[in-house]
Amino acid sequence: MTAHAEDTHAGDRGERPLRRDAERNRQRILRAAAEVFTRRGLDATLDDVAREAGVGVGTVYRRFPDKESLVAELFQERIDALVTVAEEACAASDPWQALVSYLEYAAASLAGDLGLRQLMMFATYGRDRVAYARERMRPVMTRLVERAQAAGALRGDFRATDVPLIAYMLASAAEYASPAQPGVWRRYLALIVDGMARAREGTSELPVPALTPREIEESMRAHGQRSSARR
Amino acid sequence: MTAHAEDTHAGDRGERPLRRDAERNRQRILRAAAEVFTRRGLDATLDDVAREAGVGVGTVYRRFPDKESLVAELFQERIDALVTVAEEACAASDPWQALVSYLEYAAASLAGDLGLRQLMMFATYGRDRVAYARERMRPVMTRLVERAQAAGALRGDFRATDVPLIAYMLASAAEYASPAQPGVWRRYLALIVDGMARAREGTSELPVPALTPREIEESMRAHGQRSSARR
DNA sequence: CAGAAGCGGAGATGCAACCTCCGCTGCGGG
DNA sequence: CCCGCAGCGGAGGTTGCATCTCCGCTTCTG
Repeated sequence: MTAHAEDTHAGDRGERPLRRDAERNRQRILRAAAEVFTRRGLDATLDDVAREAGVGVGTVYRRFPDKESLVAELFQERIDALVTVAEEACAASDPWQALVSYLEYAAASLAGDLGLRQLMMFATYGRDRVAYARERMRPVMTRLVERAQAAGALRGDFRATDVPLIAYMLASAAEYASPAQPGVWRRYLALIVDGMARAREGTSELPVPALTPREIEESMRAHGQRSSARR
Repeated sequence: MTAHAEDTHAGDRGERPLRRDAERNRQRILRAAAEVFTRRGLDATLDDVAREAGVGVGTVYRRFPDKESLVAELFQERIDALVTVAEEACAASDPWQALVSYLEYAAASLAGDLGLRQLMMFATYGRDRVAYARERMRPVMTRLVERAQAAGALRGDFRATDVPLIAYMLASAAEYASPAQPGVWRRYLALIVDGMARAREGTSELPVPALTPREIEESMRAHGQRSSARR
């Protein structure tokens, strides 16, 4: 979202600019791909993207040599955001709040974007870019955790690598519940945050109601459909 | 593992018993299927099962009309266990311990058995049996939770439906980390349990070390391989 | 030892994803 | 304004995988 409006993708190495209709289609494809990969994950087909964009598959393949390039171009920005937000959190005044906020940000990112989640957690596409992002993230995360511990708020046995795993768990819950109640992950974030404190008197209020049994069944059914299951 | 040794599957409606070699193969197939579906999930092929069992695919299909029957026969026992253990927990003396123990049991079951997890959480196979199990589970779970709350140990906003979701989250973490450290889920269980308490002074000790950055990368890579990713 | 039960595994069938190809469309520089 | 060429659509080639069938051969057992 922080992209410059005039990102016509010309000028990168003196290629001729695209014809106007072609450029318009290119933008449509990017928008459609964002939508589709975000919602349905990286397993979505380029045929799906083309349909969503209202163009033919051929058009997609003329513009992007393969799925990987499209994915890389799409997610670069969001991956960078995960790093820069962490860096900003490091500079915040309240170390405990900073850590909690970042955890919430990371979980929200992965929970709301199945594609990003697969990209960051499974090395299927764009290995190098993701590895680089992780590398930059590591010291920042460590500092974030250690500051919260030094402030006496965070339990001493918490580690920097717990952050991505917790975000992943929450995103899993989010994906599971998404057909019925996409926000429940916040409930479990609150629970975990209460577990991360060094000590506490009462409990924070869980911000979302639990799923009803009916909603669980709804989620089950929805996932059952999508998954493989012949006859 | 609690099965009777003499489960030759004859007598169910007066069918003739199988020839001795056939019965032996049938057992081999069941053993192999348990192994394969537990480790690799329900997406494993019946060809995989046949190979593991050391028989031809044809043999598998002669004995079990389709994948679903085989899966149903295999997992019935384990599904029932999830219910009966919950019932037993309801009778335990310490309500808080009972709830925590059950959570641990459920998480361990799902974490160690990808097939069971898919069966219980996604309605791909054996819908009816699973629905029935859930139905029986519901009141038991509610009672388990309410007892722990009445004892003053469990926070008041915890709900019965949180149990399966927490188990699912932990199982997700377990699956993710399985290539490097299959036991980390216990770390997050401890964290969550600390979050479930109505209040606490210190922290329980996290029972497993966090993943190292190296181990996270290892997990990433391993999952990337398995997943779809042409060229 | 004969006839029935059982076996193996090649391959029919069906499906889905990736990507190519080519005849048509419509943009835009002269 | 008009025509050459960039661009378009989407049917279909190719590949790969999973389910299940079929039939000539083997192995039990009465």
